[in-house]
Amino acid sequence: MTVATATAARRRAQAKTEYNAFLQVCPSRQVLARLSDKWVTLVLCAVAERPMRYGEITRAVAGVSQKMLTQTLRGLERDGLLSREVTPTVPVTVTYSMTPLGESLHTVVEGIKDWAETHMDQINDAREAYDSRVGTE
Amino acid sequence: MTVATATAARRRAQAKTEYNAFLQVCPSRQVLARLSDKWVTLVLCAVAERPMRYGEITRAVAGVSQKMLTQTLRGLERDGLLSREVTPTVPVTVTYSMTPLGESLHTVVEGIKDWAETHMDQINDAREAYDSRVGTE
DNA sequence: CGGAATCCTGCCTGATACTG
DNA sequence: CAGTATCAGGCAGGATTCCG
Repeated sequence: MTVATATAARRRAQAKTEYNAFLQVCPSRQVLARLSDKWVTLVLCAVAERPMRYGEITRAVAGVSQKMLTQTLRGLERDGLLSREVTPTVPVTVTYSMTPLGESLHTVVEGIKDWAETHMDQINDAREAYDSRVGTE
Repeated sequence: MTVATATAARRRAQAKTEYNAFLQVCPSRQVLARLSDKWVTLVLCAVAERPMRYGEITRAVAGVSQKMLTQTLRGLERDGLLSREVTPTVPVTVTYSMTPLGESLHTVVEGIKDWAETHMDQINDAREAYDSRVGTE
C-alpha cells in the first residue's frame, strides 16, 4: 500500500468498523451476503432438484464460468450447504448434493420465490407507474 | 466491436439467452437480484422500524455512501417498496416510509433473518470444520 | 438538508490455457 | 471430467464537489 492511499484506506476501515456494529444487529446480513452471490441461488435451485455432477451444473446454470461455479460450489460446501462427493473412477466423478442444512435454506429461498411470484406484478406496475411519472414530469 | 471479439461476444450473448431461459424458471431471481444489493436489506431493515429521513438512514446504515443510499432508495421507491415524501420546509425534509408491499417483503426477509439466526452457528461450525480440514490436509 | 454529477479505483467477472 | 492459474476488462461502488 502506498502512502497516498493510507488515509483513504484508513477511513474505509473506520467506516467498516462502524457499520459492523449495525451488522451485528442484523445477523441476516451474513446469510444475505451469501445469497447476494448471483450464482448461489441458481446453483442452489439446480442441485435442490437432484444431486448433480459438475458438468451437469455447468449446463443447468448455463452462462456461469467455471471459475465462478467452482468458487460458488466451494463457498456452499464450506458453509455446509452442499456436500461434495468424489468418486475415483478413471475419469474422476464429482457429485454435489444438498445437505439437510442446504435443504432448509432452500425452503426459505422458496418462500422468497413464492413472494416474488405473488407480488412480481405489483412491482412491475409500480415500476411502470414510476417510470411514466418520471418521464412525464 | 472488432472482428476479433465478435466470436466471444456472440458466445456470450448466446449463453446469456440460454440462462435467461433458466431464469424464467426461477422467478425469484428478479427479487433476489434486488435483495442482492448489499444495502437494500439494511435500508429495508432500518426503515421498517420507523419512517426515517435521509440523514437518519445515512447514520443508521453507517458506511453507505450517499451515492449508494440514493441509488438504493430510488430503486426501492421505483419498485413500490418505499414511499418518499417531500415536505417543502425551509431546509427541505424528505421522509421515507414502508409501503404495504414493502412491509410484506420485509416479513419475508424476516424469515431469512430468522433462518440465519437459527442456523448461523451451524454454518460457522461447518466453516471451521472445512477450514481446519483444508489447513490440515 | 438532500441530492446530482463527476471522476477514479479496485474488485468481480469472464476468457483462455494448462493439469491430473 | 473436474478443476487450477493467469490475464484483461468492465462496472460497481467510493470520494469529492456542487446545486436547490
